[in-house]
Amino acid sequence: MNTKKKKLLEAAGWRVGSTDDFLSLTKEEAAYIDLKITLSKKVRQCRERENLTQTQLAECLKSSQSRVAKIEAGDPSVSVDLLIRSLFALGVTKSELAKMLVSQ
Amino acid sequence: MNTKKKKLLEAAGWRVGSTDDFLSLTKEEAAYIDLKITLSKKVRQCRERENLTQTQLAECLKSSQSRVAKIEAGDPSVSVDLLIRSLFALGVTKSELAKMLVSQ
DNA sequence: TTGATATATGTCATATTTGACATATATTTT
DNA sequence: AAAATATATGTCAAATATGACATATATCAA
Repeated sequence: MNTKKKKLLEAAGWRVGSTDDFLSLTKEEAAYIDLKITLSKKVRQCRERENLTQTQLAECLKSSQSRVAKIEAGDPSVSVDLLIRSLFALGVTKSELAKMLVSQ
Repeated sequence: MNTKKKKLLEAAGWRVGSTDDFLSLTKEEAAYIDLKITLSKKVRQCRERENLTQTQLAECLKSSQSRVAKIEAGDPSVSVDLLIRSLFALGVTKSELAKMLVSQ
C-alpha cells in the first residue's frame, strides 16, 4: 500500500465522495481504505454514544488523546488493528463489528 | 496487547478449544485474538478455493511464501491489516468479510 | 471576553510488523 | 524409492505503527 496515495486520498477524496477507483487505486486498495474510513467513523460514533472524551478512551486503550484523534480522523498512520481494538474497548462485539462493515 | 500472552495462546489455546477468558485475557484481548484466528482460517479457505499456492498468493500481495504461511498459521507477527488485505487480494468483498466474522 | 475543557496536528524515539532469505518438513508426482 | 512441489519455521534489516509530548485550534460555560 502506497502511503503517499493514502495521504492524498485523505487530503481530498474523503470529502468529495466515493473513494472507489479514485487516484487509480486498485480494487483491493480502495476496499482497504474504505474499511479504515468506515471503522474510524464508527469509533467516534461509539465513543460519543458512551459519552467519553478522547482522553478517556485513550486511557482505556493505554494510548494517548492525540492518537485517539488520529484514529477518528482515519490518519494513515493508524492500523486496522488499532481501529478494531478501539471498537472492542468500546464494548463492540464481533457481530456488531460485522454489521458495521455492511452498513456503510 | 501482550505479545507473550499471544504466543502462549498460540502454542496451546487454539488447539484445545475456546480462547475466551483463557490465560486471563480481557474480553477485548480475547475478541481481538479470536478475530485474528477467524481471519487466518478464512485466508487459507479462500486461497484453496482459488486453487492458489502460498507462493502465488504471495505474488499477489507482493509478499513472500513464508509470510503467507504465517498469515495462515495466525502467527502473532501478522497484523489484522495484513489478514484483511490478503482477503481483499483474494477477491473477498466487504459484505463477505462481514459474514466471515459471524460465521463460526 | 476569559478561562476551562475538548479535539487536532506535528514530531519523534521506540516498538511492532514486514518481506526476504535460509532451511526444514510435508505432500505429491514420477 | 527419488524428485519435485508445497508448506512451515526461524532470523533479521528495513519499513511502518505507536505512545508521548508540545502546541494549535475549537467549543463552551462563566
